[in-house]
Amino acid sequence: MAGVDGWGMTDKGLRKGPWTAEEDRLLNEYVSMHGEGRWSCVAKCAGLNRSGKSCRLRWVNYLKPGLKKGQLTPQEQSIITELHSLWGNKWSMIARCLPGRTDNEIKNYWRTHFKITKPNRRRQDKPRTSALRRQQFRRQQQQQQQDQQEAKQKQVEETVTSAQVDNKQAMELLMCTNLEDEQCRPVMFQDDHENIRPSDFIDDVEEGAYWGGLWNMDDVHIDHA
DNA sequence: AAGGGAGTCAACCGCGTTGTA
DNA sequence: CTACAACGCGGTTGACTCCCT
Repeated sequence: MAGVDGWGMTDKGLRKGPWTAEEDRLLNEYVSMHGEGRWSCVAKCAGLNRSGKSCRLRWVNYLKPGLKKGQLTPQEQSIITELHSLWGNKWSMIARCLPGRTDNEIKNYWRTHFKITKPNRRRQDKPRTSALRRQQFRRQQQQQQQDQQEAKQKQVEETVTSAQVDNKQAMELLMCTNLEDEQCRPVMFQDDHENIRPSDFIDDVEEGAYWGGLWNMDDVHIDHA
């Protein structure tokens, strides 16, 4: 069964696929009035024919105020590389250290830049019926959001800048937050950390280049050892 | 100019965790 | 204590854009 835009519906009759401007508006309205959480309720109460899961994802990755759009800055890239070497694929944890960036964004960035791309499984004669509509919609949305984002950008940048400038403080915060919980401890602080090297996480990046872009760890004071 | 491949990003899926009745 | 629902996370997929031939 195909939806209005060529995408399908779930077996429960819920919409799937790209969000429309109207859906975004409804979700935005509802969340700004009632707050985040209770996503299945949001889906019903806001008049969205979507799963709660889909609503949450859309909000977190796209509609949430303060999200940064566009390319990751070199500083952000360094932080991602560094934290990934510590925590592995803990995208949500890494995202928490980068205000305005989402786990999905970071995950995509990592896969794009550091993981071996799979053999091309694309271009398999798939129909492209909804392509143009989807593209137009995306552009329209980006334009709308760009206006909003610009207004918020300054405020967010101030936060980001202060977080990045003081790497030491940020690192200490991270360590304090996680060291007490064994499962949250970065791999380098776990008992078997000596067996883990950056190359275990990064397949096709030269180690020199890898370390070259990182934070200066000498600046980071860690009290544990 | 057209076609194809690679890169990028939004969204879905499956599963584990947590909260609640 | 158990069952179920909701939530959150990581992995994967599908589609669009860009660039090269």
